[in-house]
Amino acid sequence: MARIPSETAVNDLVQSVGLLIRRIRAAVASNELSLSEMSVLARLSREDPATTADLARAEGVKPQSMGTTVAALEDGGYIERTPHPTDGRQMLLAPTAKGLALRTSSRAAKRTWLAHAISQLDKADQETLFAAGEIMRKLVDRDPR
Amino acid sequence: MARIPSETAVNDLVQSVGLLIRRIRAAVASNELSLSEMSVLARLSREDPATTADLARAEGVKPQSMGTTVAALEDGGYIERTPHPTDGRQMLLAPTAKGLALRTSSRAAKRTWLAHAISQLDKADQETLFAAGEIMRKLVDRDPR
DNA sequence: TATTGTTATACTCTATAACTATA
DNA sequence: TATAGTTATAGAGTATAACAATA
Repeated sequence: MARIPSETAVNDLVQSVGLLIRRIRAAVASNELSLSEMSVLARLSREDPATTADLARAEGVKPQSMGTTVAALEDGGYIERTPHPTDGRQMLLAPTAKGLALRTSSRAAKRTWLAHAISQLDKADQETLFAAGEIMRKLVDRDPR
Repeated sequence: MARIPSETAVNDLVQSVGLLIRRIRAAVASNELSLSEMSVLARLSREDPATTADLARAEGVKPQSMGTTVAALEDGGYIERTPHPTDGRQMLLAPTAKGLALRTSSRAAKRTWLAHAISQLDKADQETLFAAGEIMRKLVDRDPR
């Protein structure tokens, strides 16, 4: 426990967070995929095939919202769906060759604006930033809607 | 300078930032105004009357985008516009009594979900969080679009 | 020419509600 | 009943483009 933060401190923090996420979106938008889509494609590329519901839980959005993202990725040919072997309700999602190619293209990784910008920070700032990421998660988890 | 962060560290950070801003939006949505609108109203309440262009610069959005936010606030009767005394192009924006009432209602301030959640963190986490806010700003400012 | 502001249009992201199919 | 997924609809937030008025 500490104290209640000043209103301007909170406002500044919210603005910083908003600016950063907009800046990230703008940077990603120069690629073929949007930020949400890239995030899901990245997850499917490094983890096992997953269902829409799995992805929604992992990304912290509603299943219907994830349905939209997943549909866009499938329309673009970046992921494909196969029926679950035993559960007829589920569809397993996995990256296609096209999806993997976009991901593994070293250019895509190196061009990530945020990774590059962070690499220019000194070590202390990097550590503060990533530590704050976990604190943000604590805030959200502690008091979910 | 430090090193290039791992991709998963960056992805986790982006997700944390996204989760937090969504959580904040959801919390604010229970009030009469949206997050963008509250932010602008707060600024006009603590600073001098400003133009749409001023506000756009201060909040880091395009003037057209700010025009939308400002129009919503004016439609709701939270702010009002008066012509600039010497510059015929400009309209000065200031809160109305209704806008100030919403702002100064202590309930509005105390009910801010984020301020409350932050108050429950220990002092070290609070400091890390606010320090990270400034680092995020550095990231955005260092390499603007 | 530059700036302020407006209007039109569109995209991203996400949500809620209502529904079907399967477990 | 609970879960997975789909479809429809809506709202917040922001952007780009094109324009008129004023500086």
